[in-house]
Amino acid sequence: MSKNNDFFDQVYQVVKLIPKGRVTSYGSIAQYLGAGRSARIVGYAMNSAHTLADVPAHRVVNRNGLLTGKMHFGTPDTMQQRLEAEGIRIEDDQIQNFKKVFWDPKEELL
DNA sequence: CACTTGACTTATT
DNA sequence: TAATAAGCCAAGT
Repeated sequence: MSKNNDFFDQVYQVVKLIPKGRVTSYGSIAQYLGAGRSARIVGYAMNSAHTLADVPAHRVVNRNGLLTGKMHFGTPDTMQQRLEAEGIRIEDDQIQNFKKVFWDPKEELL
């Protein structure tokens, strides 16, 4: 039997818990899981997660609030459209009011 | 089995 | 303030 709790699976669980209309960053998830600077792995997990409908990968952006992974969706505009559909305002692939919509698992899930 | 690439972040120059 | 280096781990070649 393989590992029941892969790092990827834990990432998925946290991403699933992101409230609608909020976003978080790869690094915050990594730190919440105790991975420290393994933020890249979170991004890589998202790459594998895009096949899972349960994982709202569009709610995960980089620390600048920039939609770095938009190109990995069906179309480069899918991510922005989904975020805007949840009330998040985006301009030039940059989340506006990022500080308010930011959802930090270390603070919220504490 | 070794090297390269990648949805990142922090520190240093 | 901007550019470069390093650290992280997994998957693909």
